[in-house]
Amino acid sequence: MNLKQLSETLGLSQTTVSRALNGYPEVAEATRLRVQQAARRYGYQPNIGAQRLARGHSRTIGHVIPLSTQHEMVNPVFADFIAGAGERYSAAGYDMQLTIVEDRREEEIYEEMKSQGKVDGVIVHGPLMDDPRIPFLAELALPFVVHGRASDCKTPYSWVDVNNVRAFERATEFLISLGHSRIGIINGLEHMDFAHRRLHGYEAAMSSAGLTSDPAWHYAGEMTEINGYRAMKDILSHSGHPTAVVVSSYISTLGVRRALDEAGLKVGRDVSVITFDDDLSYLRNGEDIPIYTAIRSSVRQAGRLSADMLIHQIENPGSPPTNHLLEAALIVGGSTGPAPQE
Amino acid sequence: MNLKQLSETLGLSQTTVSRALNGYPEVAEATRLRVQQAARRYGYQPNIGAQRLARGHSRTIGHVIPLSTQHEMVNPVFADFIAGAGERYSAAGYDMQLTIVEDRREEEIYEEMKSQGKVDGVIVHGPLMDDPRIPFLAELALPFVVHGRASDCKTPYSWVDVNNVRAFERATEFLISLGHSRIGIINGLEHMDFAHRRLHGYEAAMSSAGLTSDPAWHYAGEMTEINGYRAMKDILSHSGHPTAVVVSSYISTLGVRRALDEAGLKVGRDVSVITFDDDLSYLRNGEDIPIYTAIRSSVRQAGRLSADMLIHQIENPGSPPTNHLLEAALIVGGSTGPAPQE
DNA sequence: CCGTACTTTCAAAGCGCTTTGGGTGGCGCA
DNA sequence: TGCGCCACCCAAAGCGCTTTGAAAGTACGG
Repeated sequence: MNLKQLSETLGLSQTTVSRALNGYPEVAEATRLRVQQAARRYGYQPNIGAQRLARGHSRTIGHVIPLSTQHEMVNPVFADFIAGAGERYSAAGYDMQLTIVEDRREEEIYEEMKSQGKVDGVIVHGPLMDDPRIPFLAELALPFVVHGRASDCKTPYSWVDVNNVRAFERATEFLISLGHSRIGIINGLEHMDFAHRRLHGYEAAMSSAGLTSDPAWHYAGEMTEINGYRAMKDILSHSGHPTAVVVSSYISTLGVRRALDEAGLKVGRDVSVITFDDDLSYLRNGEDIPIYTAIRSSVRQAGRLSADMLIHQIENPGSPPTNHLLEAALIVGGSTGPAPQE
Repeated sequence: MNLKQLSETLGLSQTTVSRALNGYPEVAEATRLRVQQAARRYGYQPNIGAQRLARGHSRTIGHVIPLSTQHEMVNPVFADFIAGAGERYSAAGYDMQLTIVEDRREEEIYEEMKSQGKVDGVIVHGPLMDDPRIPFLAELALPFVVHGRASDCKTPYSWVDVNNVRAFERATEFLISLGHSRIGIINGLEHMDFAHRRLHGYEAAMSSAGLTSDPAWHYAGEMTEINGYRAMKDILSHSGHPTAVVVSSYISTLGVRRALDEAGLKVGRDVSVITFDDDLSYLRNGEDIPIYTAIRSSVRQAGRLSADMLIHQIENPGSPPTNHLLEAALIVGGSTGPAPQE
């Protein structure tokens, strides 16, 4: 059933039917009711494609996931972010379009999206320190919200981010307060903006406590289980190794635990661990009692916020960029304890 | 730049330009070349929406992810599946649309997709034993491919699945060959089809070896880390507990390990563990030496296959349903060993 | 040189919707 | 009675593309 058929069976023009259905005022209430009932009865659904063409916007939001050819990892955090955002898209009547693309083709894809009117806006994932996508999108005038930030980027833009500096500062401070002085950090890839900020927070806490941080205790790499394992193993291999580590990802922490187990060290007694916890649905950090002491911020919540912001931006063109800084909660679990006596 | 403008600058009709660009034969080669060059120079991109409207199909494939309100978990496997499928969609010029929806509204969404022509086909995720979506979609005549199977479903349909029965049979046989006789299973939710098949494979191996399986050694639940932990802990709480377990998910296995560590039991010595390994990019099961003995089948590969099949089905309407049964590899790692002497 | 058969190009009619720019007809008011 | 003003509804244009049906141009055999 399409508009034409519906309007014919009703004995009305397409105009009137369209208006009645879309809530325009220039139609009598009685007529509107009649139209709405008929639409329901015949199961009329407007053809989205035609609507888009006529209205000039797509009611679709794009997520482009770059897949680098070197380390073709899909960020596990992604699923939950999408779940959060998708919830809001559905509620607001937007569709979500996902594009998996080699990272070097990402800009090309944005251009295509814009020129073809495929999407009304996009979410940018995993920003780098000086991410070229941001000025590019700003230039394109395609509405976007960044999940994360790009420190070196001058153009103003909208973002949703966790206060990574503060989170890692607090985590490190907490370890220091427990008496630890040799503290390591197992971080994400160093050109990623969040990793940079986290390192910064960690270093700030160390230096303001008068502690020095040995580069041998730092690790930066993709946040996989294996890398967590390797990093921890490597850190342990040096004499006078740290008695505590802060870890950028729950997944890496799983590897960290494995390395510690293997070395016969007990988490929380021999080595304290604080992990960043994105609160993933399939990797909950315990229930009432957290397994790991963690700095927690729900990535699903970030997804919801990003979606809301982007939708607002799309529906209010010309509104200035907004942003949202989420504070991570420091939750104490079983993976931290006083620094062991030498 | 749109078709009209392009055709005007070229001094040709829209018809000719359209045909030249879409590879129709009724246009002189010289003209085609000229058109193609101009299109490239001016960066002409056809408006997808208009194209869809005119052609009557959307070149979009839908994935609808049901999010049950009880346990609102996003399947972690999903990200990698999507990555595999997305790769193929991009290559074939299809878009991927994701919809997050409360599970009870799923059919409504399919109906909408069909009647509005939003998508040309869909992938069905996480089929149940007798999944109502399958007859529903068949009835709707919306092309679809199921990732997994629905045992109790009579309607023929296309699917891509792992040979779950065989995989768990082999895993169990392997444990038996190592001398284990008390073997547990930590499985997914029992109404999920894959869980049912896996249980079946496990039981087949047990009974054909003349072993009995105590229901106290069985667990069925969502495949989270916590549940793996709980299940293992529970299994260990009974006297005469198993000396080996097969686990349906790598994520649950992480919890299993934690429970074993906590109980002071060593994986591969005190308790042998075989896990199903979806070969997730962020949770690789070791590198050259696998951490866990596992039955492995790449979910990303399944994504690729499903996408290919669906695209084929869309482009060759009326072709009979096809399917693809993947055999999981049994790879031996460090988590299995001979049954401990009593 | 004409008729036939291609080849190449075009104008115009959709696809299903929104939206502009009128038309009615009824009412109040002078 | 005549005028203006609403409230309500409509026809038609347009969104940017594809595709049908026809026309113009070209080639070739008779």
